[in-house]
Amino acid sequence: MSSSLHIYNSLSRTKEPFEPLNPKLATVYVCGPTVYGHAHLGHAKSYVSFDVVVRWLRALGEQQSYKVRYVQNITDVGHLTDDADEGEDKIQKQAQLELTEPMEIAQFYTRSFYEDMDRLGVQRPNIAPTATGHIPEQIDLVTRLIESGHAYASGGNVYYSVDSFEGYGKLSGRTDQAALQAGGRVGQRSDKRNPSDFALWKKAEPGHLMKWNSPWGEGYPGWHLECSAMSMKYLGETIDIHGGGMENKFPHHDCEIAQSEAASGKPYVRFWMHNNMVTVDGVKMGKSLKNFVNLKELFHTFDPLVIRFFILQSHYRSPLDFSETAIRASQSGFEKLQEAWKRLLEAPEGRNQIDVTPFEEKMVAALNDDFNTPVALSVIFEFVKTLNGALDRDSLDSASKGRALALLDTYAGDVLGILKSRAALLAGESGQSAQTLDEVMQVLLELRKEARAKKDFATSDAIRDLLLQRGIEVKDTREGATWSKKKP
RNA sequence: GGUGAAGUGGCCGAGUGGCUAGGCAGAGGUCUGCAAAACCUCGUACAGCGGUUCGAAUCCGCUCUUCACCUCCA
Repeated sequence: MSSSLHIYNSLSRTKEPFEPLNPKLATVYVCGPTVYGHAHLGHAKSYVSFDVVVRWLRALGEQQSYKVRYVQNITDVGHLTDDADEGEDKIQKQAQLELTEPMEIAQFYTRSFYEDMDRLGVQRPNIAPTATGHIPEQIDLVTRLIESGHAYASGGNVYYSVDSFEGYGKLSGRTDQAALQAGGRVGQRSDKRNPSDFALWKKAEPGHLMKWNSPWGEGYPGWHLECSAMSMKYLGETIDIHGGGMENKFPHHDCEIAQSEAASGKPYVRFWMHNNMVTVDGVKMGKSLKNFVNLKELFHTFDPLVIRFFILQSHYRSPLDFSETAIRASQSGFEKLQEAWKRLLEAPEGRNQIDVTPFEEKMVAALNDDFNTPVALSVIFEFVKTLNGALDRDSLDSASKGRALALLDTYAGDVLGILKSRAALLAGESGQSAQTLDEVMQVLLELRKEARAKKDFATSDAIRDLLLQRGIEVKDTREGATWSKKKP
């Protein structure tokens, strides 16, 4: 396994050693959501995966003295419901359904998105630019492309001329435009020179709500444009990592490459990362299929961190199949980890020693190997087994306990983000009420202890059973009784 | 039709030329007033057919099957 970070680059289709172009700053751009609906499990997989990427880069950056700047856009310009040329503006359509302004829709679902991501423990990007906030930058980019002969205006629209850019389609492998068109799905439009040309600027049809003035008349930007404009603005003309969903390889990312490289004359992205899709009971989850798993609904049944854990149990480049049984299994595993963490936090001083080094080495190797979170998790569980074994015998001496705490805190906590806080472990509530509840519970456990000392098991079992009915589980351990809230 | 990915034990899911993935579920055991937890032991899995090799689930070829993208989608 590699001792330094290697990332699978979708462009070269190999794992390559990673170091930032600028030794002081690693630049990461990830395609953000189009905000016209609540986030679903696919968003969760994507943003949790890239969250771990960024967290691990930050950890490495601390050692190697570079900063990470993470940009994730919010697409709040509608774009279109069917293809790049026809159909309705998605946000406008939703606005009409909800009898409101397009911008109100965008703002509402932006907030909803961050609420869900926060609950999943996804750290906010450093910069979250919106497409509507960067219209001048996008117009400027279009202008540059026209001036350099890569784009042409036609009837109020501006199109990118695919023929003007050698290697168009190199990311997705779709370089043969004639073959593509023979496939018959590329829309034909009279004002395009080549059917594969794509829109940089769209003329606003009558009744279109989101529109801006431009040198080509009233209109709105094409749907690939914002990522190029905003990533170049905030991260420079060549960025280290660009991430997104696999379904965006073509056409979105190929178009981004064509636009950006034609404008700057420099490589646009050094490492392309693409995460794989979520299926539900073996079937693709998609907007058109209406089978997507809404996160807010899922959170009613499962702890958001269980979802996160479930996602990280598979590799980001593998498809993830969601099913009730699969996530239940993850929930049990997740709880086992939290139990061990809680037990370690509360462990009294003992005599056993534990060496965390081999675990840490394996963990680093796994994360360095293209962010292999499933292997990292397996190392955590190996460690948990070792830890529990030591705790079963005679706890840990204080140095070992410190190292064990640091290991879990760093890798399961800071990097993977799947460790509950102490307060959350106790009650899943705010710190103050958790503390109060804990104090009350200590009284009950003391009474129960007295009953057990008198061999009054009827009373002790009654206390335990009655608490369990209220979702509180009591366990007797060699160090005394502990309690925790149980999911229904 | 074109471009890719993949088929692993009951389920999920890593790995990859010889050395334990891991989680869940299941069986037996230790501990315990009981329960729970934890720990120990138990599965001899890699779609099929050929080939390369001392040795292949891992490399090559063929076959079958599944999935994604080519249309908005993370």
